[in-house]
Amino acid sequence: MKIAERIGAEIEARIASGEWKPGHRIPFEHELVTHYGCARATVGKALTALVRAGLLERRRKAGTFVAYPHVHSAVLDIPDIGKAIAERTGSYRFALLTSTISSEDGVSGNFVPGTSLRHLTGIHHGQDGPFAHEDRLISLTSVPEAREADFTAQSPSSWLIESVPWTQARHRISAIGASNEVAAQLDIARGTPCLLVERWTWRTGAPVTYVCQTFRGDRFDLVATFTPEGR
Amino acid sequence: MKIAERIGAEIEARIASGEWKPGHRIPFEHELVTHYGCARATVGKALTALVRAGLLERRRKAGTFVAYPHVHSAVLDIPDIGKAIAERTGSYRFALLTSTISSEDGVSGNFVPGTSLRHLTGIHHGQDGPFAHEDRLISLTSVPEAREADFTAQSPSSWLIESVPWTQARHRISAIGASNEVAAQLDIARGTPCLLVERWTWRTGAPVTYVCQTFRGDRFDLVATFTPEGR
DNA sequence: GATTTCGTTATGTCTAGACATAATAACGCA
DNA sequence: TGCGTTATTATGTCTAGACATAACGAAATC
Repeated sequence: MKIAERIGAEIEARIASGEWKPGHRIPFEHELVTHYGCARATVGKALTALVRAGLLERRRKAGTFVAYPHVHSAVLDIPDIGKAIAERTGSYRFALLTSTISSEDGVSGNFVPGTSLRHLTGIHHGQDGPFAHEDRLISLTSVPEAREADFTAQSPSSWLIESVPWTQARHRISAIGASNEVAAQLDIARGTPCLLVERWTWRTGAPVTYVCQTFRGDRFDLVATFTPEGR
Repeated sequence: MKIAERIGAEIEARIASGEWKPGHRIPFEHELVTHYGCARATVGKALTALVRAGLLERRRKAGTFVAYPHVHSAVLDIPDIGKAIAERTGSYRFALLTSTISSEDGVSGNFVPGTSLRHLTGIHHGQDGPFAHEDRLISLTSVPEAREADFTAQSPSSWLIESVPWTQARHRISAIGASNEVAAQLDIARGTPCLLVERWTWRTGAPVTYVCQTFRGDRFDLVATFTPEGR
């Protein structure tokens, strides 16, 4: 992109500077076409990008308007923990605690009752010792290869990232006090504030995995950055 | 969109079903043009959307390939708290605790030292009592209107959302134990696990506001949903 | 006066083809 | 054989114009 990018950037600048306030009608497409001496499709491309980024709103017959600031929406990167830690501190290790094959008991409700599951627990170790506990369920219906996979060699997280494409995910982030079991593993006192990240992952509607990660509150936080221009 | 959407959906389905695995070269654009009997620009539009969504990767001369699953990235909605709570429980109130005009002391480092700031603290009340504490700084250099604004009538969050366009934001999410001051205001014991959301907001590079919200861990969590097809 | 109809207008989507660009493969020369 | 040049190929971006669609307003009708 070049012309389209320039048009978008100039419109964005006017909005950011406050010259065009929310609700303001920006020039019609045909006016921009005359101004920039390009084809309407090019103007349209620039405008479409800004609409997707939430900066503009288009109404037929009426024109294109500066959108009212919308509710916060940020892109949250939930990285491959191991990779992120390894890159930053140079030291990372995943220690598998337990590995069993069970079936959905219908109580937790993360999967269809009766589904055969690989159940894994383990600890993420950084430079300064353990910093996160992980409790994971993998659906053997959706991912039969997980039955035989060796998770002592590779952490479940990175194995899944490499092996299984997923189409939908949902996260819940909350704060809890460390349970007895987790506290013992993370070498902290029971009740110490921890960040709890739960993640459900689906592939074409079928549940793939559910993971519940407990991070030491004093050693981990998530950073979300809002980047304009639709990523 | 209609034809482009259909093309995109069909490609996406093949990837999701596993028929086209990561690394697979999908048909060339001109082949898709023949297949669908449309213009190349239409095929290109569909592919561009899937590239942005992270499902495809295009390489010149080589073709278009199914992308390897990438690191987790989710869209996190950080809503207008008041609005969200009011919609769900029907009861919401913001109580202003303190309101002062100060200047950046250069210690916290959120703004340029010497910047004149409106400093606000307050409590978000839901149906079951207080659930969040808020500590906010607003740059009077960037937002001079904030000097006179009445935050007893409208919470700072919603006032800012309505009044000030922003172009960049950064969030940090972590878990902490409630401090003495916050614990007293939220009616919980000191050290109770809380979710801490910090947000820095800029407009064209200039800092607009910094806010630090402490949520009762047992009454609040954040949900992030990954939606394919780039929003 | 209220309602329906119809024309105008601005956006939404698409076509068909042009030229640019980057990466690879094939070629020719030392 | 090794290396630089050229040709090919698929994507990247753009043009110019066509037709569809939605929304508004004015005119015609009940």
